[in-house]
Amino acid sequence: MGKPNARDRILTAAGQLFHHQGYSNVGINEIIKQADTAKASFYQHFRSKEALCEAWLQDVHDRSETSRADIIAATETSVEDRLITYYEHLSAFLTNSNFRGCPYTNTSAMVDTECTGVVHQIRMHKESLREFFVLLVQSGYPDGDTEILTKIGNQLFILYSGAATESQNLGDLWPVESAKQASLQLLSSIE
Amino acid sequence: MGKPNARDRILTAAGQLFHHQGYSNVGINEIIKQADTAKASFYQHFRSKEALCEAWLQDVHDRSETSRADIIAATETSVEDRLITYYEHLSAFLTNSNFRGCPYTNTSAMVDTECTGVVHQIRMHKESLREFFVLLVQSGYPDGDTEILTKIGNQLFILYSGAATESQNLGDLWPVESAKQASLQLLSSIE
DNA sequence: GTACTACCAGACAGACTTGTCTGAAAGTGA
DNA sequence: TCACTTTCAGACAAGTCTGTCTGGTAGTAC
Repeated sequence: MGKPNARDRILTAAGQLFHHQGYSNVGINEIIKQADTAKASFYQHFRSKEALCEAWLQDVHDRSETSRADIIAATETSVEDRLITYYEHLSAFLTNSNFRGCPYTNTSAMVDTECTGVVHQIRMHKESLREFFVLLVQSGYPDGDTEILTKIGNQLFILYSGAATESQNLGDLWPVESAKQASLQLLSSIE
Repeated sequence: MGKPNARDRILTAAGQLFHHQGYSNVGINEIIKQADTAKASFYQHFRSKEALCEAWLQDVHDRSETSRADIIAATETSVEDRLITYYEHLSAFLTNSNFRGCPYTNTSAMVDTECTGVVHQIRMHKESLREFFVLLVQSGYPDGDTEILTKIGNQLFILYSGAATESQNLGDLWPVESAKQASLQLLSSIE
């Protein structure tokens, strides 16, 4: 139960600050103060602020990946119910973070294309999220036409993204509910 | 064909820079350099950088508002065709701006809730965009149930937002096409 | 002991930030 | 010509930023 090592403390602090204030609005000094560590320790573990950003996004990705894998694996539950569960996760996440939205999308708005590492991290995550929705749909319709199921999966991905984005913009949960309903409607059109 | 006045030059320059680099990543000095004006002139027209941001968003809103009013008014064209037209606008806008996405959503990611003026501007715009989709749907189904038409309009709004967001994240237009198809599918479910 | 690693405190450089201020030039209307 | 407004150039204050560097402490392995 002791203090985690400096690297983990930095990653945790940076995660909170980046998410709540945005990458560009957080400085190294603020991060090391929150992490209760020294600047020299920071640069011992991370080449630069940008490298920290990459590590943070990687960390978030790894966590969310396992949570999605669980949902894909729960084939004893219907696609619809698993989708609803996933939207409940989103709801809780947004409420919990004061409607700060998707860390990847927010970061994408702040870095330019020269930050290739960060941009790559964002695209990897988004592609993986898209694939999750496709797999989810496929798992519910094993005999369905792959092309159609992929199309619907892509659409669910966009609805999910729009829900997170507009919940953040409006500071309200209704877009989440709305996107969930639309997703169910699109799913019901498969047969 | 002479030089526009300083205020307009500043607004134009700031618009480009804010959109392409993001509000937090653009400084006053860069703006006045691009606008070919002096710092004193800047502060004669704008109280602060934040006030400039508000003025910029207001400006973008006014322009897009009239373009949407035209689409609502074109009742001789079907809802589906007008929706497709609007998605073509989005496509062109994203291509044109190197996939920099929605200025409002991007700005929302960079300012915190204390910037009440900016946050208000963002919410006003988003609410007006939501209303556009509702009015569009209603214009095509004058005898439809208002509650259902509003629900569908809200869903189209979220799809549109998700398309812009993920196009930016992935640097690709496929989400726009995908959202358009999903919108048409949801519309077709009305009767 | 000795070597090694992890960590810490914080000064410092050099460049950047927003916003204020001084003082002057250019254009306009009467 | 006189008065007025707009614009200009840029110094300046007071603070921020990232990243480097020096010098030191604590704990561990052998």
